[in-house]
Amino acid sequence: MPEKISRRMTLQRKTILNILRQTNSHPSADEIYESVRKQLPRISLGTVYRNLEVLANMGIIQKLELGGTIKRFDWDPNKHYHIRCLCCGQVDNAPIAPLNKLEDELYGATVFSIIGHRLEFEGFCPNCTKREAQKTDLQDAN
Amino acid sequence: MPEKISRRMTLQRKTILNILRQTNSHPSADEIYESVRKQLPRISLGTVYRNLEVLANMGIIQKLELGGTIKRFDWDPNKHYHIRCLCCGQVDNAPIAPLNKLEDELYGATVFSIIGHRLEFEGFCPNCTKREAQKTDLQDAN
DNA sequence: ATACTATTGATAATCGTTCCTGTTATTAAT
DNA sequence: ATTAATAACAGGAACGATTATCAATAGTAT
Repeated sequence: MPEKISRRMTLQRKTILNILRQTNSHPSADEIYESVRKQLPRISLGTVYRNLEVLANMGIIQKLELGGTIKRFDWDPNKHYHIRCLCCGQVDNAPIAPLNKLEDELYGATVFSIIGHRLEFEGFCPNCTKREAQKTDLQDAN
Repeated sequence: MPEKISRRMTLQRKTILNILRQTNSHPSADEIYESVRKQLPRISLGTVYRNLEVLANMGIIQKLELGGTIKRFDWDPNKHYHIRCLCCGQVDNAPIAPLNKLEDELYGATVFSIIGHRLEFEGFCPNCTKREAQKTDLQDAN
């Protein structure tokens, strides 16, 4: 039986949620902390981490575990994929529908019981693409 | 111009590679360290990290950045997917061919230049599946 | 009012990994 | 052979992201 845990919508929790919902940039906990601090200067980093965790467990937001070392957060709790810039780490949504049939290919072929999958595209954001191109130009010039 | 960096196949490097090639369990740097230590008791953890990085850059092995916090290593440098146990973290190969056409769906639909993708399946290994089932049994009994 | 529980801010601790430093081993040049 | 230059080493400190601890506070329910 899924035990009911009461969750209070505290000012901190509300503020974090609002800030996250105002951005499409898939921020890290630290970036969110910096934003929230402008409204609640006394909030602590631990509170931000704790509440992002709580909100994610409530299914209101989504915690992203993409490549790289840091975790990012998404106001949109619905399943969708992302693109990550290999150069600067920026994350964007990937305009592609969820592949719901992927797991079927594995049934019977593995001893694992498959729950789902994580798919992430890697590439370069416009800025870094430009910068890479310039680097190549310089090299060509030599 | 891709500058040539000379790489010596030191005893440490060779031993790490051999150990990795003897396992199919996609070990972490720390697990490799513990194994290598049995043959080279004085090797340092930093050396293991350094050489795994070097071997990966040489294209001899593969560094895996899966979900979860730690990096794992694969003796097989060829592109393939993995399944990770959400319970114990164990990693296995996913018996499914690489999806080479996936990126095509994104051309024109995103401002990113796409390089590739990472796909990982999530589920439970046989052991953890069993354990989960027992837990459920206990709950049902109440 | 009182007791109880959830949450907070502050800070310490943890984890995986990378970086530094002085030393040693290997290769290249004299 | 000696010497110089480079690569790699062991050991340990430092790092960044995250989690845990804990006393104090605030909200809820008797």
